[in-house]
Amino acid sequence: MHETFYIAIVDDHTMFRKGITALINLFPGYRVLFDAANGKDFIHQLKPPHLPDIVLLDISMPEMDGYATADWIRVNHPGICILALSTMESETAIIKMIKHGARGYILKDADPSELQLAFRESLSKGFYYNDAITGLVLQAVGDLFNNNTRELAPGKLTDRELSFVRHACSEKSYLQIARDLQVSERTVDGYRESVFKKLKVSTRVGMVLFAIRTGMVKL
Amino acid sequence: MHETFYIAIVDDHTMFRKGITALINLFPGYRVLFDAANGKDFIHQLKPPHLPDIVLLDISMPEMDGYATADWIRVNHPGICILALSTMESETAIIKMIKHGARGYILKDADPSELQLAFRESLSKGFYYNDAITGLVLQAVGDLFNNNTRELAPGKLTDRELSFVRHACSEKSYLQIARDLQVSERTVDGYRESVFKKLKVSTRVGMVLFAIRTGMVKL
DNA sequence: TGAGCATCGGGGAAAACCACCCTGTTCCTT
DNA sequence: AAGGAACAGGGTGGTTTTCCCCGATGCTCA
Repeated sequence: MHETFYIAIVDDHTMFRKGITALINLFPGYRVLFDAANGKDFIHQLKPPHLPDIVLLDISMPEMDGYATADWIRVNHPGICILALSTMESETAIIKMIKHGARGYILKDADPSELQLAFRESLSKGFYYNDAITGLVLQAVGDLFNNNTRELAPGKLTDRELSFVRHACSEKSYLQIARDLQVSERTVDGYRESVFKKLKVSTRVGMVLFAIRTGMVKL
Repeated sequence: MHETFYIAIVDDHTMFRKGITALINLFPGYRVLFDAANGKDFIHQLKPPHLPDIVLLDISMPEMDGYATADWIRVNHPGICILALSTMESETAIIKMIKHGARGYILKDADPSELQLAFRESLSKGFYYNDAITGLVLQAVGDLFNNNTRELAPGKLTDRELSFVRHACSEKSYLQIARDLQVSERTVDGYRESVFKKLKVSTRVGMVLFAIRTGMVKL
């Protein structure tokens, strides 16, 4: 008697989602439990205790992207194996996804047999990485040993930081923001640094996107 | 006894291709004859007189894109029904594909049932267009009659510019975007400059805010 | 008595921004 | 048929802004 493993698929393109679903249902020993258009949809459709063994997670999605969804899964259902599925071959995307807890990274133009292999490997060994990206994985692992700030604290912002963020959601330069807030350029630089750390972003655009997604600023 | 219609799929993403294949093979009365990664691959795999009734054609592909492939099919096998399959919702892409002989245009995030409907309609009526797209088709036809040169939209972005903007709504640097879009850093710099002018913004943050406010990119 | 917050500063690398330059193609108008 | 937009793609060189270290002071609160 063979055990059946359950898969969930999260991707914003319906056609791709349904296609992959049909494909996976042809794999012996695997069934698609459900599919979702984004992270929010996924969370909404999750009905414990019927959890998927593996989540196939696209990175770029509206509403709630792959990184945010991976965070949520890691916190709320650490037993679920996260496999990232993306067209992007960019190092940063891969490393970022690994840092967010993905156990594997599969390119959308890989062969379906690789997908099946990824299922097997990640369930038995706990991870699956393509030869092409193993190097990147090792580098990311190194980073985790060095400066791992793995607390995913919400990171509440202070009043000053909040008003800084609101000013930053504009075309103003940091120098202009400093003048508006009646503080020095260095002080604003300090706001930036602490906000980046708290929101876990690395660029001003990332901060703006975060602020809008979470409703910190209204448009 | 029902007749069986044969489908060919042309798309550069293997995973999507194989997924759609599995999906279509579940449709009663339809079989996937073969799938190809691009136009050249498609031509190479064609073995007359075993021709597909319908070709599902992606637009953006390496080697030989959707437009070129459509041209070739129209010239060499006019009997084959071409259905465009794309993520792009841009007017120009749709109109251009229609001009190249596509009998229908289906978005990748449409429901599979729409795909099945498109098969039925295009085989019986000779064409299939979504309600949302019919308007564009009519407008395109209208333009052919009265030389309508209205540029009602203030800053209409091209396809490349649009995908640039979408990539820019992230923490990626312009260099990374250049690599993702497979163009040089200078070219991306050109996109930036023309988009800034068209949207009347002066910084990347301004562009991101504009894109979100107008729904150019969804969050 | 640290921890966290607010405020400043220098220096430097990277990214973003800008201004001109060039090649082609396609499509439309004259 | 010729010209001119508009488009995709690439290039040099330069300024400004962002980003990220290294500090520092003083204040409050538990």
